[in-house]
Amino acid sequence: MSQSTKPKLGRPRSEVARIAILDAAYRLLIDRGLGRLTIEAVAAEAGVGKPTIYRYWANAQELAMAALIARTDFRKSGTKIVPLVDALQAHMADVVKVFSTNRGRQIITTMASADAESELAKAFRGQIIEGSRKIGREILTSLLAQKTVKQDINLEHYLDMLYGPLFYRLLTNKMTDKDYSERAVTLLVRLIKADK
Amino acid sequence: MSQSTKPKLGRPRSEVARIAILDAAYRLLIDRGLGRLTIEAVAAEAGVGKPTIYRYWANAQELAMAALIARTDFRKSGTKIVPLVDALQAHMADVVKVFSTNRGRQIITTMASADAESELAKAFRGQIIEGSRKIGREILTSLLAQKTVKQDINLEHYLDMLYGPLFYRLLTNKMTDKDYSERAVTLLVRLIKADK
Amino acid sequence: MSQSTKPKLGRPRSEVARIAILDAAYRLLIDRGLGRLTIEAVAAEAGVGKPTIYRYWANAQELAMAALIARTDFRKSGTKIVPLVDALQAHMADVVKVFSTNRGRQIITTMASADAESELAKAFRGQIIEGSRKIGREILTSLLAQKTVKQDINLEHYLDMLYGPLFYRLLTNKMTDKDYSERAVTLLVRLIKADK
Amino acid sequence: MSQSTKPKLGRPRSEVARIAILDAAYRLLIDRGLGRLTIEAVAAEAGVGKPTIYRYWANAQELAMAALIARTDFRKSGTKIVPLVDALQAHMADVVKVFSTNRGRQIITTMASADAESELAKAFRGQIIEGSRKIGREILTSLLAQKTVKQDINLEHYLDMLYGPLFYRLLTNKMTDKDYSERAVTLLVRLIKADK
DNA sequence: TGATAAACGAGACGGTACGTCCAGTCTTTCC
DNA sequence: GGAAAGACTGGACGTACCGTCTCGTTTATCA
Repeated sequence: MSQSTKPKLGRPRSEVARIAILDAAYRLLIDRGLGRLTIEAVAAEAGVGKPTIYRYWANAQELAMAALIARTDFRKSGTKIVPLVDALQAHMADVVKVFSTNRGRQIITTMASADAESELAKAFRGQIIEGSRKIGREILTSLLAQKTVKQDINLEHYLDMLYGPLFYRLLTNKMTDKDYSERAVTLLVRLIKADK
Repeated sequence: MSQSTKPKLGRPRSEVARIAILDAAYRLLIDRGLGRLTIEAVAAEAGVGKPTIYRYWANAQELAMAALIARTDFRKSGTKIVPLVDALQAHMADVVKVFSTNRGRQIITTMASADAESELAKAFRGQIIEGSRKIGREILTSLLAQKTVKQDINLEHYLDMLYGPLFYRLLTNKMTDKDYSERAVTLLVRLIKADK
Repeated sequence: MSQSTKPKLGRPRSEVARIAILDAAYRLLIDRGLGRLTIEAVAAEAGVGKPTIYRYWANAQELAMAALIARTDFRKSGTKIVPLVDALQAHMADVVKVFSTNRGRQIITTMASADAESELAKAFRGQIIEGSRKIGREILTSLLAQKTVKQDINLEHYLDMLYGPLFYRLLTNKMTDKDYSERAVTLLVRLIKADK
Repeated sequence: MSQSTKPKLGRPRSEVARIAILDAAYRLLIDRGLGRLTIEAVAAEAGVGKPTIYRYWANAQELAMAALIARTDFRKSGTKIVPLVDALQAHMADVVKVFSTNRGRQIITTMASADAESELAKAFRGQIIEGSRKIGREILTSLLAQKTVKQDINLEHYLDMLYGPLFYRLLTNKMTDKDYSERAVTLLVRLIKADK
C-alpha cells in the first residue's frame, strides 16, 4: 500500500539499459579503477545516454557500489566441513583470495570514498561486508555451541578480529597470502578456546 | 651532499607559500573531504597559483597525504604506565579517539584512494600507521618479555589483531567507543596469555 | 588609469585562439546557420577549449555577432561618382548584393535573436546597420545640399525608406534583385525632389 | 478528396488539447521569448504529453508560428474613413501599435528564425505580414484610383516603403511612436502625389 | 455491446549541447 | 634564471531539451 505511489505511468524503465550500465560500470571499475569510472565513459561503453544513468544513480560512487553489489556471489560452502576449524580455514582462504584481487581493492576504495550515510552505502556494506561475515558467523556459532557456556557476547568481536586484520593489511598494502590466512584462523581459534 | 644539486640559482621557493598550501589543504580535507580537495580550491584558499602547488606535489592525493603527515602528532605517553595492560588500554583508547575524528576518516579515505606504490604513500603509511603501531609494539614487546619463551613470531600479528578491527570498523562505519577499545585490548591480552 | 586594474600578471590571452574562434564561428554561422552554431562545434572546429570561448563571449548569439562584426568590410566607394543619383544606385546595388547572400540572411537572424539591449547587440547594430547606412547618408546629404533649404529633418527617414524595405523583403523572403534596387532608389529620389 | 485519407478510425484528436497547446505556447512565447519556448515547457504548461504536440507541429518554430497565427486579430477598420489619407494614418498607427508590443518583437524573431521555405512559414507570412498589408493595399488602391493614370506598377513598392521602415526600425531596436507613424504616412503620400 | 484503433497522459529512451569546474601545462612577468 | 600567477587546452560534470518510443488508459467507430 505504501509502495502504491507508482501507478505505473509512462514508459517503463528499460531493464536492458540498467544491466548494460551495471556491466559497463563493473568492467571500467575493475579495469581502470574508481578514479577513472566516469559517467561519460560508462554511458559510451553501455551505449546509453547519460541521463539514463543519472535516473538510477546520483554519481559515480553510487554506480560503483551498485555495480559491485550486482556481482556479489559468495561461495556458500563452509559449514558442512566437519572439523569446524577446517571449515573456518577454508572460508578465510576464500575471503583472502577474493579480496586480494583487483576487485577486492576496488571494493575497499569504493567503500572508503562513499558517503558513509547514504542508503546505498549501507546496502553496499550489508551486501559485501556482511556477505562474507555471515559465513564466518555461522561457523563460529557452531564452534561456540560446543562449549558449555553461551559465548554470544564476544561473537561479533571475534568476527572483527578475523576480518579486521585482513582489511587493515589490504588498506596498508601489506601482503596477504595463504600463510597469513592460516595463522589468522589459528590465533583466533586459540583465543576462542582460551575463553573456554 | 645530496642538497648540493641546487646551485641556489633563481628566485628561491617561498616557504610561506608551501606552508600556506599545506594549511589550506588540511583545512579543506578535514572540512570538505578528499573529494572536494581540489588543487584549484587549495590554490585559491592559500592565495597561490596552481603551478606552485604542482611544483611540490603531483596531484591532490599526494597533497592530502603531505598535509596529513605535516600534522602528525601522536602522544608518546605509554610505556611508562606500570601495569602494562593498563598502558595498552590507555594507548588503544588514544588511538580510537584520534581515528574516530573527521581527521581519522579522511586518513582512511586518503589511504584507500592513494596510489599504493608511490613513495609518498609509503611515507604516509610509515608515518600514520606505523606511528601508532610503534607504541603498541613497544608495549607488547614488554608484555611478551615477561614470558619465558620468545614470542616475536606472532608480534606483528597481534598488532594486526589490535589495530585491524578498529580500521575495519571505521571503514564499515561501525561504532568505535571506549567500551569497544577496552574489550579489544582485553581479548588480545587473553590471547597472548593463552599463547603462554 | 581605470584599465590599470590588470597588472599584466599571468599568461596573456591568446590572440591566435581568439581569431581561430571567430573564424570557426563565422564559418559555421554562414554554412549551417545560427541554430547550428553551437559553442561545442566552434570549440572543436577552432581547436580550442570551451572555457576559452566563454571567457570572451557569454553565449552563441554574442559569438555570432562578434564573428559578423569581425568581418565587416563595406566598400567605401560611393560618394565620388558624380551624378549623385548614380552613386546612390551603385551603393544600393552593393547593399542589396551583400545582404542577399547567406551572410546577409544570418545577419538578420542574428539580429532578431539577440538580446536587443546587450552592449554587443548595440555594437553589432552600430557596425552592421550603421555601416551601410553611413554611406547612404553621405550621398543623401550631398544630394540634399544641392537644394536651397536644409532638409536634415527628414534625412534619417529617407534612409529608413531606402534600407527598410530591403530588410523587410529579406525578412519576408521576397525577391531582391537589381530591378528592385533600381526602383527603390528611383522612387526615393523622386520623393526627395518632390520635397524640393 | 484530400481529407479522405482519414478513415475516421480510433479516438479523434482532442480539440481541447490543441487549443491548450496553442494557448500555452503563446503565453510562453510572449512572456519568455522564442528561445525559452521549449516543447517540454509547453507540454507541462498545457498539461499535455509531448507526442501530442509533435502530432501537430514539427518543432518549436512551427509551434510558435501556429500560436501567433491563431491569435491574429487585425482591426478591419480603415477603408471607411473618408479622407483616405486619414484612413492610412489610422491604419499605420494601428500597425505601429500592434508591432511595438512584445508580441510584435516575437513575431519578428520567429519570422527571422523560421525555415523560410516551409509551408507554415509561408502561411505565417501570409497571415501576419499580408494581413496588415492587405488593409494598406486597399487604402492605397482607392488613393491611386483618384488619379487619372493607373499606378499599379508601384503599388507593392509603396507598401514596402510604408511597412518596411517600421520592421527595419523594430529589428534595429529603434523607437517607433505616433510621430514616426505620422511622418511615415505623410512622406509616402507625398511620394504618391509626386508620381501624379 | 464488444472489438478495434487511434489519440491521450506520462515518462523513459538515446542523444546533443549546455555552461561550469577542474586538471595539468604553457607563457608571461617578477624577484 | 627559477618562482609565481593567470590563461591555456581539454575532459568530465550534472542538467535541460530534443524528438522518439513504449506503456496503460480513454474515446470514438465499426461489426
